[in-house]
Amino acid sequence: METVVGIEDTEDGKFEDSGVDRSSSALSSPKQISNPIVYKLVRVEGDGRLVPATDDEVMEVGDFLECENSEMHVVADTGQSLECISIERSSSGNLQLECSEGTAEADMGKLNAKLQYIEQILQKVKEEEKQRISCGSPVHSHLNVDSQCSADKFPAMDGKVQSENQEIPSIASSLNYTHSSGSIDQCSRPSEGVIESGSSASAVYSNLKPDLSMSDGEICLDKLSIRELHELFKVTFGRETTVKDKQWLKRRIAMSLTNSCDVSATTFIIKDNKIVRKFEEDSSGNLNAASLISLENMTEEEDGNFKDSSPVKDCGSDDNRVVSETRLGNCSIGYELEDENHQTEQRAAKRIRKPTKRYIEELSENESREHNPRLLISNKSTGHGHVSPTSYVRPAARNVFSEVRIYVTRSDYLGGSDVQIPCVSRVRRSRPRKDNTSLMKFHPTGMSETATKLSNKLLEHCSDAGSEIPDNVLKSRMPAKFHQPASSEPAKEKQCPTTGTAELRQELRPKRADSCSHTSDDDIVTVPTAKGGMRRKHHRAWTLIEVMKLVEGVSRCGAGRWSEIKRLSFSSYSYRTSVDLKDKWRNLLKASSALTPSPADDGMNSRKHGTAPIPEKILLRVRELAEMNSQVPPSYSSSNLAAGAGSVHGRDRSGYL
DNA sequence: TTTAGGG
DNA sequence: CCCTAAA
Repeated sequence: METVVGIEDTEDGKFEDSGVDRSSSALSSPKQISNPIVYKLVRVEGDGRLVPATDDEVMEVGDFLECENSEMHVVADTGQSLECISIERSSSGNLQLECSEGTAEADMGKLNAKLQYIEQILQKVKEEEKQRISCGSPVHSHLNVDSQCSADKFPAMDGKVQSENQEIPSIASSLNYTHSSGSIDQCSRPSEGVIESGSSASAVYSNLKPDLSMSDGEICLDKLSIRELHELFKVTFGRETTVKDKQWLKRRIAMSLTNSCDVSATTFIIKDNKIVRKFEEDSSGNLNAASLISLENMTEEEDGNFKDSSPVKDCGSDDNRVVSETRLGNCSIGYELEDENHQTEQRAAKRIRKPTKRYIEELSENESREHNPRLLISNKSTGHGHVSPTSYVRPAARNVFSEVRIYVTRSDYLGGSDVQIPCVSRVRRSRPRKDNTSLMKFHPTGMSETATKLSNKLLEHCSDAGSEIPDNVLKSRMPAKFHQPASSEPAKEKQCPTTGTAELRQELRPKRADSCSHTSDDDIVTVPTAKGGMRRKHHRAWTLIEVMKLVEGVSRCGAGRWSEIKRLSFSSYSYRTSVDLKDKWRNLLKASSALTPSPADDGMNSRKHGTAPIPEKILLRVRELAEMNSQVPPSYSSSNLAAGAGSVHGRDRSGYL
């Protein structure tokens, strides 16, 4: 029962959050975890209040939801969220996310309906849980449940995620986020809750989605040959076994997996250690998880992926999988693992991983720009753990990026330890970019939570911003620049909310496919200053997108109105100050004037320098704008500019749009 | 605080 | 990019 309570809280908290989010419509609501509502159907009022639902309402909701599901399917999120929810109540958080993000503007009605629905499910689950708990469920059932959960969720999720990523970046990101959070939640959840929920979930779930295959997990184990089981055993326990009893092996492995999962949930580390033994410590929790998973499933694909790209992973599916696996463990936990030893050992072993700059960068990068279709590129996963004091942190917000997945974080209540370990796998697309070292520091404090909550969009944008932030902070100059863009909520990175999304999406950063090779640090250079301090100079190459935006901004606002342009077109880029815009423009002018003569050369100029080539079109446009500006006196430029811009605009557009 | 310019 | 003067 105790556990139950805990669960409730969590869920409730989430719920509440969701309610709040909706009402406020703010993606980035800080954490408002607060009073738990009890498991009961509740209605969410427009203002976000929760009101006890009547039976009638419930019924209605049910119908409503079903309908919605069908609709949502396409969207994908719903399905997932629902699943999650059904499986675990914790998933409510997911729902919330979806609602706010995916359905962004969905009617309150829908949202409410969803919530209600969720609540319903929760209630059921809860009841079941209680029953189950009282009765005590066989181990074996645990397994089943686990497997179910993972199996059910993931496959679907993966597919969805991927497809979405490709097609709808923003949504995809949100989905990922959602998924991750969901999975995480599950993982972290207390075993009992999970178990129960699992069973209940299956029931509910079945209604929602027909396809539940039972006990995947079990099947998996069953399918394995003794030899495989041995292998698994070895991996799991770090020692060989000669036992030939398949049943025993399965059981044993199942249990261990559970443990590891738990551990993972609580602390990735443990798991890592186990696995790590082999790998030494991989930087990626994912990997570990992956390895486990792969072993478990013995799926070739997965294995291949993991191994191949240890650092780099393809997003979605793998991640999901991993998560699922992890989750499994958690689910099954109820068992006390045979060994406390393990735990202890694990604990001892647990260490905190520091996020890599790269990791951070990736996060940031993914977020905004990268909705690109290229899912695969590479993704890295890294885990770091921090202890988060109170809350379970939602998934690390940062991690979520379209392609990236977060595994992570969340504290477990199980042991009473609340260590959260975020593991993230991220796909890195393009630029390596700057240092985010400092980021980590931020994370724990404010970011993580806020970030989590932030909508995908936010995340995306933020990530950039976030990456930037650290630098700024370090520099100490950050204040001004940094704040500009965004609004600000508690967390620093909220800039993105408004404008960013659309714009960001547009950008795909065609340019820099550069690699990670020198990545992170290169950007920053310390320069001695007269003042006595060393100043960090950091260089952020302009992407084509940015340039285009700049040009567009100039055409729209006129050259010289940098702050305006900054606001309009670069709100999502925390770096890029108005001064930067100005400087860039100056450079563009120079380039354009130089370029003039031979079209043949086109935009090669910059290339020489190694910078991204600027398409001639853009330069031409720049020139036009420049001309216009010169022709039109600044004095009444505003009106004129507009006109001029328009004309130019047309031309330009034809050119590169 | 924002622009414009120089470095 | 950074820094600073000027507005």
